[in-house]
Amino acid sequence: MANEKITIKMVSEKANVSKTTVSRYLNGKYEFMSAETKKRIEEVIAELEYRPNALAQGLKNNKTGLIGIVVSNIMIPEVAALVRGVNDYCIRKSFQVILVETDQKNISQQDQIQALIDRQVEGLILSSNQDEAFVKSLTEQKVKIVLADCTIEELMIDTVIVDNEKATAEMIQRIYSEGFDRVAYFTPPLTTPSRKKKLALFLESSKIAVRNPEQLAFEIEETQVAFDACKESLNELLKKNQGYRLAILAENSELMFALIHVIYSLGLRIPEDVAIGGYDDLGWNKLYHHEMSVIEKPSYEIGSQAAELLVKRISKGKMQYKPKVIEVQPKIKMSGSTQVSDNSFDKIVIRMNQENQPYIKKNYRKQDD
Amino acid sequence: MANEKITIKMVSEKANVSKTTVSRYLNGKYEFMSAETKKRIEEVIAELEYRPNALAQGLKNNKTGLIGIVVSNIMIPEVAALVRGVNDYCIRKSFQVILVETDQKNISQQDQIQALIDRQVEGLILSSNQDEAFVKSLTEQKVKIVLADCTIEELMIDTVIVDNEKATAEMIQRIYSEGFDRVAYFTPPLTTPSRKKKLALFLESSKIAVRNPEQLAFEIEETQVAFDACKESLNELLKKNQGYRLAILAENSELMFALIHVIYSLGLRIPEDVAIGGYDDLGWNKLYHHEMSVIEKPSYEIGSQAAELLVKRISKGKMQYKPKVIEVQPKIKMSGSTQVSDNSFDKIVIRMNQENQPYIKKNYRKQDD
DNA sequence: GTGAAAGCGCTAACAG
DNA sequence: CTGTTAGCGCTTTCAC
Repeated sequence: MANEKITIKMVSEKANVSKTTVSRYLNGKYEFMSAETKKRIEEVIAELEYRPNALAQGLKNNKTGLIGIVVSNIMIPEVAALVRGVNDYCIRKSFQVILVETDQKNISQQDQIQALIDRQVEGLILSSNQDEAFVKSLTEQKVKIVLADCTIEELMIDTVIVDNEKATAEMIQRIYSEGFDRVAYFTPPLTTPSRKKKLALFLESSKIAVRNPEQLAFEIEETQVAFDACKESLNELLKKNQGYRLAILAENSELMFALIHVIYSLGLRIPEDVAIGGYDDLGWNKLYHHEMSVIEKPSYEIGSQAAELLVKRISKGKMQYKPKVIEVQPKIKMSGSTQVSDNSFDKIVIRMNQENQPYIKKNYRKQDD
Repeated sequence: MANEKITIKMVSEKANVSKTTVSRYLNGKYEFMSAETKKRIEEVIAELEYRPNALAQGLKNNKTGLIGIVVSNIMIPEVAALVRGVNDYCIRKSFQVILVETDQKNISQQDQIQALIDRQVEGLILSSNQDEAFVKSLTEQKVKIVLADCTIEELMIDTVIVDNEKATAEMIQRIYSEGFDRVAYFTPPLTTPSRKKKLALFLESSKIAVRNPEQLAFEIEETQVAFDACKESLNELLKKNQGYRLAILAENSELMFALIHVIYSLGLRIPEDVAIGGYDDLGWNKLYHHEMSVIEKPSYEIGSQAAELLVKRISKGKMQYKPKVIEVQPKIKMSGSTQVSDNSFDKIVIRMNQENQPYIKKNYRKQDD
């Protein structure tokens, strides 16, 4: 891009040494030259404002210092946090990051990933769902890959994943111990292993408190207006569970927020009438009137851990080792959305009115399962 | 990264042609070969799964298909939107994007940008405040640069910028015409040209409605707990403007949200007691109980326009033209946070109680300036 | 239609 | 300590 490109050759000529010596200088091999030569090269480089061409270096060394990060959409806050985690780590290790978003229209994500490989990136962090066969073909080409917050069944590969098990159990247990007697679970369609896993965790954790937790699980249709589907399911929940203190756990934050809207739109209060918690905090949380209780996915950490895994694998070169799986722990944040001060708690309970709409009855009497 | 790298040489040998011919094939110059040769090469490439090395191509062609995007922090929603705008456009033009964040610790952003240039990126989109001299030195090196949502005084350079003038005027005018008689302006310290500009726009637009709009402008200290500073200023505002219907315009969305919290924490309602609007929507907006009125920065568009500008300049090569400045228009969204239904409006007005805390008086009587 | 040869800017044997 | 030479993988004259 510079007007007249300064090359190593020009430096060598001006400094009256060979390209080799300049190259040695560039690579810090000062043992191989006199102090005087070193100084001269130094001066010429400064004078000419010479900068080595990373492309040529890369071609020669088979090292580009480039990694690719493949995400669905950078505008999703968790994705942004993950990317930042990756970038922060990479910068410290002198890598730079090429960003690929997979939910673009008109462009095949596989083409984009292939383009990364053609560029000789030294590794890939995948954080959006990928075709298993495709990823497999990549690993067979010895492309170094780390999966960040996604999994590919039957593929042994470096992975950073969230362990929701303990957190889910604890969240549910704490909600119950707050005095709620039903924790319902709302999930989008169970199309991914991760969602199925989360549901399983919910069911398992709920067993200690409720006899048939399956009845408390709602699969919400994946519609544009999640609002409507949520409203329907919520109504059903309320209907079936009149007289109980209800709490909701949402599989993800979007669903949680849809539910929050539904709850408000029904004229119900959080948490007095319905408590709500969920997974992941999109950063909005602190902006609500009271915070929402969430199991917070440590996206930044997932990113930085994934980057670390990748950089390690890259630097190992031929000396490869078995795939590593890192499980990071989410943080549990219990906040106002699931905590009811004692005096207000004793007065509330939801019932349905004639039109099958929820209304609030002031006298609460605890019932058994 | 592949186990055994397939090169153009291997392809040429297997196909019994020269590297030249294969290269011609790769570059679509089919006129220069027989149909038969073409087919043979095609087959060998498929069989070998050959992929050209983009590094080598770039070295030869002086084209990397890479651009750098320099932002402060990808976790800021507007920044993410901008990056997405850039990426979306670039992908369509077969560019890929290297992401640089400038608010990293321990790493000089200039080093990072220099690293991009060393990589022979074909251009740079800068969207975080930069040192003027540094950018100037880059342009002198003929680095192609587009500024996105930031400006550098006295530097003629391609730029995409938001024009807040009309939008600010309209927003303020509409708030007044809703029936509020004071629109106050809250801004962080006036350390940047952009903030000063915005304040100027506020003052100008307010003159038509209020005699001394300066009295309605509050510069909030830049502290970690913006909350406290906001609370203080808000109290002052309320004190000085007892008996008026107040609205607030916040210079940015963080400030707006801090103010929202302050308002709620004082037990006041939005918009009945204090209306509030601001600049930019971080995507949280729709999650509030009622939406906030905002002048929404079209970050995605800024990004895509900047990318377009850059790609155009790149493709022009030597045939350069004068710097272009594109002004994009923000969208005005008027929502519940500044709109009071008539019947509730007539009953409200804030006054201070003995302790100098605001309280709500039910009888409102309009006062003149 | 096709290929030999030179070279993009750099690094690394190898030889002094 | 230093330089000569070859070559990374590709493209492009130029010649046949």
